[in-house]
Amino acid sequence: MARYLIEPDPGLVLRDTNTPVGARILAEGLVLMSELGLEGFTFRKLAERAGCTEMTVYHYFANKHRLLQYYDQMYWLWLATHCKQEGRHLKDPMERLRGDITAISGIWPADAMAGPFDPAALRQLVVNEGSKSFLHKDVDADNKLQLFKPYKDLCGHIAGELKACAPGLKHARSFATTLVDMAHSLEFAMHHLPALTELSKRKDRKKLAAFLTDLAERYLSR
Amino acid sequence: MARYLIEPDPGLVLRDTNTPVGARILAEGLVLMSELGLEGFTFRKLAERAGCTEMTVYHYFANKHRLLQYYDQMYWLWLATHCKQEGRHLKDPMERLRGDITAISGIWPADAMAGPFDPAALRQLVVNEGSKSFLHKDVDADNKLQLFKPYKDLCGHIAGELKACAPGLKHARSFATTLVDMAHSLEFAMHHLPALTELSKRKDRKKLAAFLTDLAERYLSR
DNA sequence: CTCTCATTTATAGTACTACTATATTTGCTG
DNA sequence: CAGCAAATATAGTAGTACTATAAATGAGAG
Repeated sequence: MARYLIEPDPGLVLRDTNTPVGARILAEGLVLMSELGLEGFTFRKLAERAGCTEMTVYHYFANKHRLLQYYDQMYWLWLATHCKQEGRHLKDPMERLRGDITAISGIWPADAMAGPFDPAALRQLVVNEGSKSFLHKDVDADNKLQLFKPYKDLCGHIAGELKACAPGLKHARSFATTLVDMAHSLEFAMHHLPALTELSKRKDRKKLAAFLTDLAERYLSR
Repeated sequence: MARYLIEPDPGLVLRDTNTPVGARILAEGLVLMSELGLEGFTFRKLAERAGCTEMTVYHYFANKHRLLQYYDQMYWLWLATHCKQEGRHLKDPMERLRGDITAISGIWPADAMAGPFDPAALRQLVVNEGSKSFLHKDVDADNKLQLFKPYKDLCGHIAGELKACAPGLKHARSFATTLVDMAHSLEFAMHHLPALTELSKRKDRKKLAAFLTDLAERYLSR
């Protein structure tokens, strides 16, 4: 299992997190934000959990939204890197696409690690809170700061594979976004709004990947 | 143009809004929440705008999330009613489906009204803030209160039309959710994250409807 | 081995949010 | 015009999301 070097945009962070306290803040922050949700999560609570003061946390991150965006970037960067890596030794673009869909559905080698984080923990946070990274009044400013680049890059990569499968395709990006979006949206539905999907919590991500793969095959088939 | 009777779940509201103040709160709340986003929106600001006291607002709604959920229900109830109504005189299920897709893309008769609200204003709010109705730690409790029923009903209705087009279809609900979800998600992307889609702000919703219709036709074509 | 400088802490404070509580006034209804 | 719900006025609480500043700590350089 290859470990990739993943570094979110340094603009997200106020100071290098590669310190004992910095690492604890990142590790405990992920757990706590997942536990409490972005609204219930505060730097005060994180400081308590990480064994430092609130001020120290503020020295690393300007606010909790930036911390969420950090995890978000970490997740999408890792996922895109993983997709590209896995696709490297596959000649058939359709096979690469299938591999990508498996990955965006949350199916990875058991020992996968996104830098210091368990990607499954990152994914859970991103499924539940990730869209709050951009669903706010400063989207456009944040977008100018390139904060959503990793997400766009993944969608762009998948759009590229789609084009490789069907060179004349008109809406590769819109459809790539559809696949990535629904991988998360349907996972949320499976757990909280089961009436929205035939997929069940039990049967897991394989069924999700199967639905998305089928969708892609039908979309490409003419 | 038929006007439908639309009543969100009375459990969302603490007292009948059919009063001069209640109506002002609802009307100004929609504008203000759209302007400020859910995070920047407060009952204090709404009271000022509606010419009443903060306490009066609290007499009508327990908190701002409930008010958002009220608009959300209003939107989905109206949209589902509209879809069903328009489909009534169409015999071909494929034509009904195309009509539904046009509607979820935000294309309606110019004089459409959702009760006292302009559905275009509701849609803008729901595109930008709607998912905060369920993206929080109380989803499961809110779901038990049936707060998401109107949304599920619309997806269920579209799933029904899909089944009418292709009786053997296995994932009608997942695909219906995909259509409804992406109608909003791509509209947000068009305005704020244009790299995610070929659709442009300018060329509008017709292109969005065309993409979704094409997606549905391909999905159903085998 | 101690000086230095960045990191971390301690302490304090501000403006605002999201309410709750209660007493009083207003205005329609029978 | 009595009664009652709706609306207001006023006050207060606990917490959030920071900012500010000075003091303590500790690792690395000379």
